[in-house]
Amino acid sequence: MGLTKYREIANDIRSKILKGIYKKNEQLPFEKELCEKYHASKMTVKKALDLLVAEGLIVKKRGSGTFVKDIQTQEMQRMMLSNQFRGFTATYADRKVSSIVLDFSVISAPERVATYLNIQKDSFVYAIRRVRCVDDQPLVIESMYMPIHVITGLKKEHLEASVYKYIEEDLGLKIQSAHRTIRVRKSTAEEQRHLRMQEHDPVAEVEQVAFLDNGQAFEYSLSVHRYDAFEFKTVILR
Amino acid sequence: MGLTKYREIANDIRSKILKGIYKKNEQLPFEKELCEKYHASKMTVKKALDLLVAEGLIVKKRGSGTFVKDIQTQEMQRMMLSNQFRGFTATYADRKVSSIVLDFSVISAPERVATYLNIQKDSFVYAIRRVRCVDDQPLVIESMYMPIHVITGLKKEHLEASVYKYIEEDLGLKIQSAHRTIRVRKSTAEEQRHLRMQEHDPVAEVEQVAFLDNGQAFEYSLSVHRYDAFEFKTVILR
DNA sequence: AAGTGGTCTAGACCACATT
DNA sequence: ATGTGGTCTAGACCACTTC
Repeated sequence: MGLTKYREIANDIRSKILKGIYKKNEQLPFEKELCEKYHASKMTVKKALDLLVAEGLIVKKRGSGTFVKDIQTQEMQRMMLSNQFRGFTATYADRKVSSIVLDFSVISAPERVATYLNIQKDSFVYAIRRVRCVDDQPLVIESMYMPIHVITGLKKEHLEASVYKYIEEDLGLKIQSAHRTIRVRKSTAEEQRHLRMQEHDPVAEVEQVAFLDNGQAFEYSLSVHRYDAFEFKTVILR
Repeated sequence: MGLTKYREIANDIRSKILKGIYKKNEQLPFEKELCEKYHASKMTVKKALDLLVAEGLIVKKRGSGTFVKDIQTQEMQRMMLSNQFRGFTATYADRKVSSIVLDFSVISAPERVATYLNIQKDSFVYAIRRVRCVDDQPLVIESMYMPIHVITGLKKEHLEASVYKYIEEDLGLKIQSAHRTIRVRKSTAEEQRHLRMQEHDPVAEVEQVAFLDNGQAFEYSLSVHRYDAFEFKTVILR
């Protein structure tokens, strides 16, 4: 496999935790033992364990050892997901995901979009507006802008499936990170219609700027979530 | 100073970015040059730069170099804050922070609290309920539970200031991480009263379990935020 | 005192982009 | 072809807990 050694080690230990081979509150083998087991140096093993710390799965106690955190397995699974960059389709991989495309056009970048994407104000961008559904329930209205000179050749069929899949698999680009801001507000009448909500239902608004591994911002999006289907989990360090 | 070398290097480079000595979109010195400048090895410099990547300040391009991300300075400052663990008092360090203590008692841990804190169901915990204000505006209602055998000697005076300050400075404990879940919902009449909100105003609800560096969960809390004063920013990798 | 994880080094080799 | 950042090693020393 093409994975790095420390990722392979992390994956192996993670699956052992999730399978219950390493049980909650139980001590993991010492770093030294893991070094021998995986034929790796201390730095490499430490890097693997640090990934799991960032995911919230384990805790390290200097002078004492490394322990599996005592939270329910289900919690763990969700925790890991939210620290990683995942599109809507990947997040609901085990459910039926569909999209209603409200708008798909090419426009001059509005000021806010141009600013965040770091492109000229009159550059062209794809403007995409979709209602995203899980098991035919509308959960999110997503407005997305991508520069046409970065994400080339986008077609309507990609919108009905997964845009990220097209970017990574067809275009061969690598997504590196995203800056995300979460806000809360009241819903508009139009949102209530699209998401089948009541008049005074609130929404969660997620603003996102996503970057490729070459530093280029390739997406500015604003997603409006039904409040009762929205939950964001994260691990904060230090 | 007691900081590690890689943190010192990260701090130095971060301040140079924030001061504009390294400008946006500009290339940083190569890792090799930074090694010489700071008399450090490659791994140490890399670790420092990786901190800044996680903060969303810079981007590394393999085979090419390291560059300052092109976002406004103000954005940068906020970004850094939300990836770190900060209490309410520290978050609004430049404003007038006050608290109205609604409840301060010792109770048997309710089931949900005991579960998340990983203690016996009938253990005693402090139950704290505070309205937290900035510049005399009520922004958050915080319900907080802490095991009395972990956070010892808590007094009402600490609640009116900063509990985290007491934990870290007076008790000498080290906070390691927190698991945070953000949800959105409608407000109750009581919340509307405390936070001076209108009838149909929504709220952001933040559930948090915080851990010491020895892995002990020391806090379970549920914070209800005025929707118009709530914003959560984060950087998601990969 | 012994043993843990944390940091740091100097150097090796690899993957990737272009000066 | 050269030079970038990414990974990995083997070993050193330090900080902390108690195996």
